[in-house]
Amino acid sequence: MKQNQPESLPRPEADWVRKIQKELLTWYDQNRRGLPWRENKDPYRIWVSEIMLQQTRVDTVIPYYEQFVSAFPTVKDLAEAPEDQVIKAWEGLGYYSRARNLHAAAKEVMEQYKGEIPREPEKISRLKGVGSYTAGAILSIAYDLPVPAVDGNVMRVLSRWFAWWEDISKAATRRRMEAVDRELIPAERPGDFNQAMMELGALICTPVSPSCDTCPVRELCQAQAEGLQEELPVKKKGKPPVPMEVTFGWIRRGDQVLLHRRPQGGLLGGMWGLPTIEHWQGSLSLGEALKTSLAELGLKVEPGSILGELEHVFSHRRWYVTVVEALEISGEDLTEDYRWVQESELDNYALPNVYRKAVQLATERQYAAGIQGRLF
DNA sequence: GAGTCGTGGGA
DNA sequence: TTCCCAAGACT
Repeated sequence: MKQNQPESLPRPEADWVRKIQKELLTWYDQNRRGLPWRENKDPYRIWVSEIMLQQTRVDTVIPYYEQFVSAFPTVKDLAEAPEDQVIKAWEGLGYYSRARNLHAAAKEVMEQYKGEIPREPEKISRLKGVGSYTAGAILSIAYDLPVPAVDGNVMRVLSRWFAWWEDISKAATRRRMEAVDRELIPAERPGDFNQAMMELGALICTPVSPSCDTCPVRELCQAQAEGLQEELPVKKKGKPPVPMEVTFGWIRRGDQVLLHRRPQGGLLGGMWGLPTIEHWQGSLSLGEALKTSLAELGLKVEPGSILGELEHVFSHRRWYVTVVEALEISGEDLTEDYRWVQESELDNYALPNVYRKAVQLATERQYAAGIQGRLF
C-alpha cells in the first residue's frame, strides 16, 4: 500500500486535458454500446435510466427500462399513474425507494415545472432521488450542460489517471473528484464526454484486470505508467451482512392468503409480503412466534407444518427464512396493512424477490402435500 | 461520516 | 462458499 497523497488536488495541464478529451471522445464514438436510453436525448428517459442504473448493472436494467418507458412514456404518464402500478413495474429491481422517489419527483415536475425537467442544478437536485451524480448525468446528457457526473466508474478512472490514493468510498472523495472532473469536461460535447468516462470504466478500466492493452488513453495514465492499475482505486471494504433468523407465515383462509405491508422507511419499506417475524437466533420457537405476533392483531391461527426454508442476502443483512404454514381459527378486522388475497391474485402485487421465492416454495409444498394427502 | 437500502452475476 | 460488486441517495 502506498502513502496517501497530500491535501492538494491533481492539477492537469491544459495540453494533457485536450489530449484526454480528444482521445476519449474518438474512442467513445467508435466503441459506445447501443443502449436503449441512448436512442434519443429525451430528458425523461435519461432520468429514468439513471435512476434504474444506480447500483445496478446495465444488463439487469435493460428489460426493466424497456418495460417501464413503455408503460409510462412521459413524465405526465408516470405522474398520473397509481403508485402500486409504478412499484409493480419496479418489482425485482431492488432499492424500491428509488421507484417511490421517482414517482413523487414526476409529480413534482408536473406541478412545479409544467412537466419540463428543470435545467438548473439547484432545482433538479431538489427532486427526490436525484443526487449529485444523477443531476450531472441528466443535465450533461440531455441538456448538454458542462457539469460533472462522477459515479463509481469515473472515480476509478480518475483514481488511476492521477494515481490518486484517496478512499473512493468516502463522500468527501467524490466531491474532490467532481472538482477535478469539472476541469476536464469539454464545452462542446459534455454529455458524450461524461458517458465516455463511464464507458471507459465499464469496458476498459474495469475494477479487476483492466484492459490497459487496448486503452485509448494509456499514454496519459499515471497508474499505468507506474504499474499501479491493480492497486487503484483505494476502496474501504464493507461489512458482511448480519445474519438473522426470520419466519414467514403462509396463513390461509379458504383459498386466500394473508399479506402484510411492511412499514415505510426500513428494509423493503412499504412493500407487500408474507407476515414476517424477524428474531435473533433461538429467541422464540417458530410456531409460537407466529401465533403470538398475530394474536396481537386479533388474529388467532393454528401453526401447522414447516413448508420449507430459504436463504436471502441483502446488502447488509442475511435472512435465514423458515416458511411456516398456519390456518386461521378466528379473527377480527385487520388493520389496513394486512390483506387477504386470492392465491391467483398474488401476481398482481409487487412482491420483493425474497417473498416471491417464499410464495413459490409454499405453493409447491402445498401442492405436494395435497397430492400426498390424497394418495395416503 | 457511517449506515441503510436489493438483486444477481462473476471471480 | 464467499466476496465484491453495479451509472448512489438519503438519513
